[in-house]
Amino acid sequence: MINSRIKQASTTPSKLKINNLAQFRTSIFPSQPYHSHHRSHKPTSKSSLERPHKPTKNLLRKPIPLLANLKQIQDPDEAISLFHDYQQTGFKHDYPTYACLIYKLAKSRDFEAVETLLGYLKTYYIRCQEKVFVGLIQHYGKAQLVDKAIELFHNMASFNCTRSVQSFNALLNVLVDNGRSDDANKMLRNCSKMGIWLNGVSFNIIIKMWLEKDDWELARQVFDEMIEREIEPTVVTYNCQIGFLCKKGDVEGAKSLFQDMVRKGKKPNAVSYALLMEGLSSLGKYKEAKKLMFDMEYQGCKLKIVNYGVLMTDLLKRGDIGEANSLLVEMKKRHIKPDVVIYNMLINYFCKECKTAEAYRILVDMQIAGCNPNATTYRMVVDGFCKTGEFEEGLKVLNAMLISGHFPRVETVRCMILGLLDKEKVEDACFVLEEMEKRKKRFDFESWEAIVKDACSNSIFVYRLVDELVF
DNA sequence: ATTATCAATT
Repeated sequence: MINSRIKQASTTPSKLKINNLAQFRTSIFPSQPYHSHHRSHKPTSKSSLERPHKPTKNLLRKPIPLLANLKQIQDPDEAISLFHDYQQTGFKHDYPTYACLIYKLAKSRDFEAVETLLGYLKTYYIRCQEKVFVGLIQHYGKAQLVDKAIELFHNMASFNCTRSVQSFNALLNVLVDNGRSDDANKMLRNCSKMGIWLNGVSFNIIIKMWLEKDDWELARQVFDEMIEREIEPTVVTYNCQIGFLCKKGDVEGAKSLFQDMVRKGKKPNAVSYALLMEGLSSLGKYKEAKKLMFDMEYQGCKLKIVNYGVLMTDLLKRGDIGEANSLLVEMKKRHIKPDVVIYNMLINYFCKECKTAEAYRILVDMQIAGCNPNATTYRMVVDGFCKTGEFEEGLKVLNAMLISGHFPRVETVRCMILGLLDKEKVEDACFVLEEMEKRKKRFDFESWEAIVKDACSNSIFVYRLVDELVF
């Protein structure tokens, strides 16, 4: 009985690209078991399953469909297997195909596969645009693989690609964002040796570096040097400094810098206003912040959701849910659609307050409004349910999360399994375990220890565990 | 044809 249920779950395709709301609804409503809907979607969905897995002669003559296909595929493993299928028939991939696949793999942080592809580029003498390297350096940086980023930057020449200030800036930014300012400074000292001329963006990154080190004086010196070298400061240059002063509580200083910018003929953007608004609300001046938002429109600056986001953050931080609701109403009146971030703020608030029903309602509402939840959204709701001990409800959301291609954190899964076992929902616990195994999301030793310890009181689960461990 | 600034999380 248990096995058949698990079998059914494990044979369902893990990554179907189907309408989010539809899948969410079928998976969430208790009238239907959470994994019974896959099959019914199979024939209708325009999913990756309909793609030919074996190359046909027809496809070989037309290289465009491969790229189009590749762009549609979400699962990087699938994308790489399609790539190989073509290659095996003697098809020679070109630069756009490589670029597309490299971006896809880097985004899913499969850097091993990225390196394999880079190797192909070298062996087949395919010239690559600098853009690809810039993208890769950034992805390495986000994954905190700073040394990988440095290595790639130094190896660019071996790919027959000349380095420009673009890739230089990309690496410089990675170094600064990862607290490697010594390396950043070393790079700056060597820039002329590399034939790199610093541009405005380079200076913006350097200013950010000093501000992150809390050194206002040095940041100002760089700003002065910028003007000396006749490199025009941009809105971003000013925004960096405005943001710094606001975070220090010096909104007056920020305001005068803002005026300075206007005097120099630089038009403030929505971010400039958002920063000032944030500064004001952190000083408890919500009304002034809101007034500034209207001033901004009067000055002809286009309002962005960030500006509402700043106000919403402040209201929810103070727990003023009534005012938060009227802000939502106001947005609706003005036909400004809340985005994922706004919904996430609300969900975060309700989860922190242990009001899971409300959080869940937002999760449903946002999808009805046509806004797709992201990994953060799902994580917060699932964690919220775990916190309140509503593991069955959490499981339904977890399932919806997995179907839409997002992953929970290991701690969440661990908490979920323990909670389900505690409620003697062995089948459900097995289901979660199985799903994680399928996605190669393995537990660390500590989590296993906790689960095994708990499972010892549960003989059926022990069998499954042994099965999993031997595997 | 875009690298830098931006409200939610980790």
